[in-house]
Amino acid sequence: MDTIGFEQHDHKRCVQAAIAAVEAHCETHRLHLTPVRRRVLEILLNRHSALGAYEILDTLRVEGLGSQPPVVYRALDFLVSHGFAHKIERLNAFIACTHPGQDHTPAFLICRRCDAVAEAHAEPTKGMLGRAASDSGFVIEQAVVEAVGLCPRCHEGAPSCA
Amino acid sequence: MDTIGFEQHDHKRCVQAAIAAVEAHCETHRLHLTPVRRRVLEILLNRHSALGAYEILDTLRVEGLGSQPPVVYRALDFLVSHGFAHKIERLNAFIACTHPGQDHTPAFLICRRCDAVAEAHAEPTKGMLGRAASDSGFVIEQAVVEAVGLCPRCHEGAPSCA
DNA sequence: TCTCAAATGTTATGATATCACATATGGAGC
DNA sequence: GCTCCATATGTGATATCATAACATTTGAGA
Ligand SMILES: [Zn+2]
Ligand SMILES: [Zn+2]
Ligand SMILES: [Zn+2]
Ligand SMILES: [Zn+2]
Repeated sequence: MDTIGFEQHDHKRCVQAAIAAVEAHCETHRLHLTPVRRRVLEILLNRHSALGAYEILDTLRVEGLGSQPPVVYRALDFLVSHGFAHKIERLNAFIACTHPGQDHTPAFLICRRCDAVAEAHAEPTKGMLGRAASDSGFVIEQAVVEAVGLCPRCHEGAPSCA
Repeated sequence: MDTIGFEQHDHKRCVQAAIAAVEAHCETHRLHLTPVRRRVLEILLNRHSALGAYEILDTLRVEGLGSQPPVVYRALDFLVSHGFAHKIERLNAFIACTHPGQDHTPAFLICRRCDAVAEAHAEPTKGMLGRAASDSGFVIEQAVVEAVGLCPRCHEGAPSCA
């Protein structure tokens, strides 16, 4: 569950570990992981693909945790601003972070066929982009790096993806 | 007008050259640069920041070139799909390409203060992202690279940006 | 207990994007 | 010229994503 997320893994364990990590981080930093926020994080963790805000809201509504858009957007704001989840700009959707609590710049590999999303690390200040920025005097504060393509499974097997 | 767009430049010449390059490319490739498409390109070229689809539509409406969203979205689809313009996912906005007709992966430097946008080149298959992708068997087809920060002017002068 | 900040509930609205179907427009073949 | 057909456009309706505004609740600390 470290950098790339296309392999099979013990998902139940993966979710539990992530929740525990977020709980610990909230404890340490005096953050409130309220029921709605926690549930949204769980919903995101249960899938390794990205979820739209309104899809999450559908689940919350069924469970009686909220029925209006601001509920889910506020929970997502909390999770994203503290690095527990990320927004995939390309999909207008959200995904749980695989390194919660660690300061990092995420990069995403998005399968256009099965919608799986893997989180990797990016180093925006290096490479061509970093050089272009420093050459021109631009100061990078934040970066969106999202690659679209085919995941290992969808690339190999022609018919369909698991 | 090559890689970074924060410097001063002869803007009129810049627009004319870009239009000419697109015209030439359309001529060569049997593409129809119709009045609406051409006008949308001009509108984008006249600004070096990104424009929302509905902002462009406002201009078209005044000029009698179209009043409904599909008009501008279809023109933008044409321009983007042929590489004459790019979508900035982070801003849900569009910008004219600074290397029209050339096959390239754009990367953007977006000033969060004055909204200036510069286009640079990215090489998504290199660097950490490329390594993560090839390690896992992911095949990158397309990439979104957008850095947010402060442009040279906004970084230096505290008060405001030209 | 009082006070205040943080969080939530709720209504309405704004912003972005697409669907569906009708109507031109213009070139290829006859 | 005319027919056929692909491409492009016109237009109304609707889908999708996100926030504003304000009332209410909750809970920690003075
Ligand atoms: Zn992350
Ligand atoms: Zn796949
Ligand atoms: Zn470009
Ligand atoms: Zn600036």
